[in-house]
Amino acid sequence: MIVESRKSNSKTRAAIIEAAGRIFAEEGYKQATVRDICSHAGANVAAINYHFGDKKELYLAVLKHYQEIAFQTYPPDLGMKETQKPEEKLRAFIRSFLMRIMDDDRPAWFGKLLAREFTNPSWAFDILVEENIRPSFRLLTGIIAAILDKSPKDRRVLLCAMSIVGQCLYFRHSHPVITRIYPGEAFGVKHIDELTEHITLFSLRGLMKEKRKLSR
Amino acid sequence: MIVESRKSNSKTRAAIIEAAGRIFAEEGYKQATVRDICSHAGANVAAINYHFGDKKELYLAVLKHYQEIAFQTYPPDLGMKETQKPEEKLRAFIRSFLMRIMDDDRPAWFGKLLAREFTNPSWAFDILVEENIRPSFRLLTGIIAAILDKSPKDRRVLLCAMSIVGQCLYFRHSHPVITRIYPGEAFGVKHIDELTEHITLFSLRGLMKEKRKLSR
Amino acid sequence: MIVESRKSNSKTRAAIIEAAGRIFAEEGYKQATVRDICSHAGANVAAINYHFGDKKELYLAVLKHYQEIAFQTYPPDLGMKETQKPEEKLRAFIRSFLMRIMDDDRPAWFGKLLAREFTNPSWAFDILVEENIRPSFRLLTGIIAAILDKSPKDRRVLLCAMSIVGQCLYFRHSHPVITRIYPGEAFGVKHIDELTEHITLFSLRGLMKEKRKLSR
Amino acid sequence: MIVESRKSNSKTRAAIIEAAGRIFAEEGYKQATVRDICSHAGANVAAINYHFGDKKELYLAVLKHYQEIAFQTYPPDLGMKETQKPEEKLRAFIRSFLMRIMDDDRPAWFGKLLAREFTNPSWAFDILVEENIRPSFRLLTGIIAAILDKSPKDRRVLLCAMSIVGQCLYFRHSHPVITRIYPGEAFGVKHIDELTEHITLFSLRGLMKEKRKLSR
DNA sequence: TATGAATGAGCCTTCATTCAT
DNA sequence: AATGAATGAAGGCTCATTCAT
Repeated sequence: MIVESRKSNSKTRAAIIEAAGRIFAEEGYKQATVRDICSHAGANVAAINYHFGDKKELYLAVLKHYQEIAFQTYPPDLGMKETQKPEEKLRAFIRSFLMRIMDDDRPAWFGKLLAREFTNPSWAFDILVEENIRPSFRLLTGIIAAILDKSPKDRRVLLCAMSIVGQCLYFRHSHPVITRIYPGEAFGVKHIDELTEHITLFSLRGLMKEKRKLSR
Repeated sequence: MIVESRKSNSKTRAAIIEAAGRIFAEEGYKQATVRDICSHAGANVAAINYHFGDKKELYLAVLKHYQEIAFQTYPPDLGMKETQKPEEKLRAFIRSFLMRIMDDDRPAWFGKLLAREFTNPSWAFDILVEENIRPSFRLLTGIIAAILDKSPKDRRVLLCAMSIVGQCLYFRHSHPVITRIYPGEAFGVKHIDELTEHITLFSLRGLMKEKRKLSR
Repeated sequence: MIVESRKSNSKTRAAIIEAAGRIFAEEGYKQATVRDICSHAGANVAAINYHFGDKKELYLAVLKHYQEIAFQTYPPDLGMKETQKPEEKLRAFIRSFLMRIMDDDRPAWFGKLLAREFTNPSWAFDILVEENIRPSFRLLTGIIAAILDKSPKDRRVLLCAMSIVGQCLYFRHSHPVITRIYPGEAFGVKHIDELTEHITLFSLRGLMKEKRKLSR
Repeated sequence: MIVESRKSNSKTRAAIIEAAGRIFAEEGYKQATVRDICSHAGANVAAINYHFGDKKELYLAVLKHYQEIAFQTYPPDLGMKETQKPEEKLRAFIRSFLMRIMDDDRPAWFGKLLAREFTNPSWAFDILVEENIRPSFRLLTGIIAAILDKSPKDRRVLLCAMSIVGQCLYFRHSHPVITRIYPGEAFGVKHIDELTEHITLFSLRGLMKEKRKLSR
């Protein structure tokens, strides 16, 4: 039963990828059911077997599909130029990262999915690490190392990188908390500019030379 | 069937709460199975129905149980004194928060559980918000407001509070990522001192007065 | 989920073993469906999971159950005495073997099942070989070796043993053929005496010393 | 949909017949899947529907196809001459029968299939009986009747015929048993001479006149 | 003549729950 | 206070078949 990456131009196949993306992102791999996916896609359950082999392969296909789209739309180095100062590069990185993980109206459920895997990894996490997270992380630590004037392998560089990623991810996940504590307010795509500025400034200050005396 | 909050001092009941805490924390509400919980607790499946009514009620019982314990062990204002400067209060808050969410062993699975609900809320999230998150958040925004010399309702205060919480949570969740990108390294309970220092300094700098010119 | 050889005295469990025996014997392992088995046993599908774990374990349980019964009822050396001449032992062996594989009214579907595995082995065949077939075969080759005055490992002993087993099995399997070619006639339990005599005589003659000139 | 016995000279059709023969023989009718057959034949699943109507018709087609081939290659009376003594005819019959059921390679999967249907008949068994088994059986009983000097309808003739067929079939099916009890040894096509001699001698002795006193 | 796509029925298994004791 | 037994619903997967091209 050879299924492989049968990229047939079938409407059903496309509908399944679309529905699967949304549902996997919302429910997680295990929680999502193929029945649900198919019914949302207006397809028969067996269609998944036909087009993808099984649920696992479907998830992989979804991952690959949206990974491509997301990276084409928002490459990690979006808006960066070699000649820029590292501070500007950091701002560009943060904006691009936020866009990648917050964009969820378009066919880019990938953000949700990525964010979910970050804190709740499934068996597919390794793939994401290799093809998505690691390169992104390397880019970030490079920028930070330049700002701090240290080696990218320095422990403080790692800590700061995580502080930055943590902020971005949390604004993505914050929705349930915010809506409960500050009803009405919430952070979404339309706040990306504001969030970029906030995280960038907050972090640039956080990245100041250690010796510098704190004054306020 | 009279079930209610029958706080009978039954060994089985206690064993179930114990096992349920661990397993809910590790697997999440839906993923965890009552069979698994009972077998780890050395109890019969029907015991859950007998003692708690159903899975939902069990989860609630677990939440309540560990919430109490966790707050007694690590109150949000652990180590804070009224007379302290806000900077010191922030350090205390961060340390206490980290301890609450990173403490793995102990009867304090609550941290894992809390962290999980933060980024992946279940139907029980509202309860946690009311009884746990909201007070904690209020404490934090108070401290930040003092540092920034602004109203606790100011938008920048909210943004900064989230930046801080986001960092803490991410160090808690980072395990899967770190072990893949920097094999061998990882952040756990024994790094709480280091992480507290890092997050506190990073954030205090981030909280500097806006006008202040960035220099490095 | 510890199931093991939970020999609980449940009516449902017994009914399932009973039904499973009959249906496995008739349809074979794969062909038989747990739904069918359960419905014949008046039980819910999930009962199989509860009592046996899964279909595989159920089959194993059935095998073990009937193996015991069949061997207690018709031990391979049924009616044999040490003092008997090998010819008489052979007759006893053949009768016992026929009884074991032809008896199918009683709760001894094991015959059908055994015969099926003989010509159409499933994954469980190895178990049957070890616990059932090998000892039986050894007994037979011993008797033949005595008659032929050869080593039990002699090739002719093996060939003759298979000639005898083949005859017995075929009378067991012949039903579909016989009823079609000689409608009305067929071989069943009530012909065991006749078949024993026929096979015994036919084989004893077949076992005559090689040199002996054939005359008719 | 006009399907019938459309003996179109299509490569696909031939490939399917070829693959189907092999797979039906190995797995049995129900166990074999049309998908497997088609993939081995390098054809689309729908091809079976197109060329044969459905799985059932395909099986029938396979049966007919190989029945012809097998009978042309190994007719039941292969090597028999009218003038031969019945003993010689028996030897010829046995050899031909063994060849028919043991020939593995070649486009002669029919043997396996036939042997399988013998002990595990499917709905198609009646067809085989009429066109294959009955004539063969009649030939055999004729020979035996001549040897025993009885009517072909005599009960002893029937019993002896079955004893002979049973031996042949069992050597065909013995593989799983033999390889487990005498690892390394097994009976295959290359042992046909040996088996023919053994079965013929064993049976000729078995067929000796009843009155004859057994001596060894 | 051939095939990619799609489907409904059915299979084994898992799960939370309930019942009787 | 506890448990062995039982159950209905649902989940992932496979299969023969059919449809449209």
